[in-house]
Amino acid sequence: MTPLTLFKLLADETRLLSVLLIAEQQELCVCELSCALQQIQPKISRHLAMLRKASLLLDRRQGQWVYYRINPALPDWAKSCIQQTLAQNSALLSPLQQNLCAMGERPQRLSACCA
Amino acid sequence: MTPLTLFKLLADETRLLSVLLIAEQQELCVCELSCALQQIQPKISRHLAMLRKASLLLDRRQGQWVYYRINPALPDWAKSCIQQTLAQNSALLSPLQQNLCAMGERPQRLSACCA
DNA sequence: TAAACTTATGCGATTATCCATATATACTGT
DNA sequence: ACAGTATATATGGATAATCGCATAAGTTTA
Repeated sequence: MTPLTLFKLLADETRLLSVLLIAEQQELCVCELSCALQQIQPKISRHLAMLRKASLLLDRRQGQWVYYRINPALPDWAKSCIQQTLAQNSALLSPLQQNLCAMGERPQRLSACCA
Repeated sequence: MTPLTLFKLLADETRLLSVLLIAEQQELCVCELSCALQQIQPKISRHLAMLRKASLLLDRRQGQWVYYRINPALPDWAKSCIQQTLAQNSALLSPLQQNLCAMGERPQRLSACCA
């Protein structure tokens, strides 16, 4: 993961918001992200695939759902960029969190509700 | 400065290397960057203009030269992204630093030589 | 003011990126 | 096996980003 690679990945609004929301929620599936960001599923899926292929995200299938999470093996500077951006731009995520809360029938594995 | 704006700015190799090298050297002029990155002057100038218009860089004219530096008023998360990336990717800059050292006739204001 | 130097910008062409639609693949329950 | 749901991908077209070149603009020195 080079700096240029990371910044190119974060230079798209869909990918950036997905990464930040996943970083904050630990793990999200495609349909949750689709609802939170109010974007159609193929668009979300394609961007997640880019993030996965670059090893920024890891995925895990559980039943019908595929959950994405931040790759804990990311270099420290990359994790730091994501965390610092998240910590000091929480206002960006609040509408997405509200969409998540308003989503009926979220897959059950989720115990923690949105903040 | 939104996160998306910052990451779009850093998502180009010329801009990224310029920002990192300026962050490390405090201040550099166009011709120094042009030499360090081995890119023609209009290309460097155009990218610096983008960074300046977004308030990521500040410029200062001294004689014929225009010196660019990181805007100290950047939000903390943005400064942190740049600093962390710089601190843990020094190998990216070494060839550029060598080019800088090999550059004859650098404008005089520079006291510190390249590391 | 003329020449040399540094920096900035206008322009057309190329390239990269992103999108929506349609469709394929994978899993679950009946 | 079939229907329903979730996810992934292929395709072609639209948009945006970047480039090199030419040239303009600003500064210094003669």
